[in-house]
Amino acid sequence: MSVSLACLKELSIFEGLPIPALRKLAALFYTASYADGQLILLAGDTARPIFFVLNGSVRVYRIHPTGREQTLSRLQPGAELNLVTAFTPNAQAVANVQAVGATKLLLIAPDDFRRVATGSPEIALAVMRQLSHKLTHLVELTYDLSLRSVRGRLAHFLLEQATGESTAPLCWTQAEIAARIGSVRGVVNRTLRDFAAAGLIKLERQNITIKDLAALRAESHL
Amino acid sequence: MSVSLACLKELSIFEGLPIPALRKLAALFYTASYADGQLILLAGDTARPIFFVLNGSVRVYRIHPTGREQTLSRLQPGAELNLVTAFTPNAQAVANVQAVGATKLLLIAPDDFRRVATGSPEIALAVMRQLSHKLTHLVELTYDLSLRSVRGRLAHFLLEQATGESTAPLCWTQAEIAARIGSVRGVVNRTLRDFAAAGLIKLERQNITIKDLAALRAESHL
DNA sequence: CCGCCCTTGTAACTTTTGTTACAGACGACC
DNA sequence: GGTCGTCTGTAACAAAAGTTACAAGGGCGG
Repeated sequence: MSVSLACLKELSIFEGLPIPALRKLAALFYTASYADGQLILLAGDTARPIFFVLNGSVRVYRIHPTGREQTLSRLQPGAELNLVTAFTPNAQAVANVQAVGATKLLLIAPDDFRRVATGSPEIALAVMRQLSHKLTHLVELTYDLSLRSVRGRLAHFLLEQATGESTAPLCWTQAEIAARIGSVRGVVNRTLRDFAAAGLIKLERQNITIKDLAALRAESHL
Repeated sequence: MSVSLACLKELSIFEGLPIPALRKLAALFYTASYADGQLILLAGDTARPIFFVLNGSVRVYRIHPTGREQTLSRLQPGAELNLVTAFTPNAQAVANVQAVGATKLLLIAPDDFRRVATGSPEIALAVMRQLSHKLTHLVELTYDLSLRSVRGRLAHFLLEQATGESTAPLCWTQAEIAARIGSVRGVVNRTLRDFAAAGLIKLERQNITIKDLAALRAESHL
């Protein structure tokens, strides 16, 4: 049931750990593979493992009875998820998680992970860093949802994508964007065409280019 | 500059710690008092301390250029705030914090706190628990803001207050409720009167009583 | 007791957001 | 090359949320 050392080295959370420590860790992990779109975790689940993304990626989201969804984050290799269950007595998963593309994960039992995390100051610190990071990310999301208009959020989203980095220049469908910014497809489309009509962006199938950065930035504050 | 042992014992995060450990800790803390409404922390601040609420309470919120605010949480004695700055390199505070009533806080330098947290597995665990707890709270808030209507959020808020516990039965102004649920005073008032007209609640000055729990619960899902 | 300020009640109106429904476009697969 | 499914463009419409402005109500200090 154990896992190769090489896998663990992929995970930023364990980086800098001495080999013997890693070896002990490896015995606690196992792996699982998921197909595109497959459900990994359901909000409310109890006693599920902690996951680490090895390759592929996952989408973390909440869903409303009416079917509308809000994407909380998109996690890339190295990221962990369901961390909170390690630190909350009889914890429930807080969100749904779904594979995006073929995805391989490392799993570890919550109790084991808690022991690992408290057993080493380095790992403990890394965990606290991760949690803090997610916390600030969620506070930003809250700000977006509560204090920015849909228009503002969309502008902000476009800027993030552009400046962010080189990860696949916008391979989002409009429905995905909508779930990300907390709106619906129709509105995203309408607003995108607004932006295009005003010359802020150029709108092509599967590809958006920013034409007027300053104006977009202004929009993003509303 | 040190602080009495009694103070530290108030903080749940340190509970169960042996006296000598507490004594060492006490040397790192200092205190500060704030008047009602006084600003404690501003989003974007760097190199500010970690705070613990000794008595009184504080409001954590974000604010938009237009003046509209979103309350993220209300913290009672025992809670800590600005924890993320201890674990993020040159971190900025993620939100504003304001005293609600006369309030006394314990402060500690981020570096000191990081050492404390990594120096003891018990404290590390407590910190991870706190961070996890805030995380789940924020995920819930996100769900509210993104997937529930204002009406639904208000209903949900009323239920939380009622079932929650005995903390001062609803001493919120409508403006405060609005900031909490991510709306504005006018809408909160309108919706409250809707609920009252439909017999779901009884609406008195500074006091709301729930008349029809089931119906409110139904509303809270929309 | 008066006046002031904070809170609440109320209504008309505007803007934003969401809904529905359908047509065209593109790509993948047989 | 035809067919299907997914993604996008489009418009009319409906509902939700926000805005403005003003009139009461109540509490508190002078």
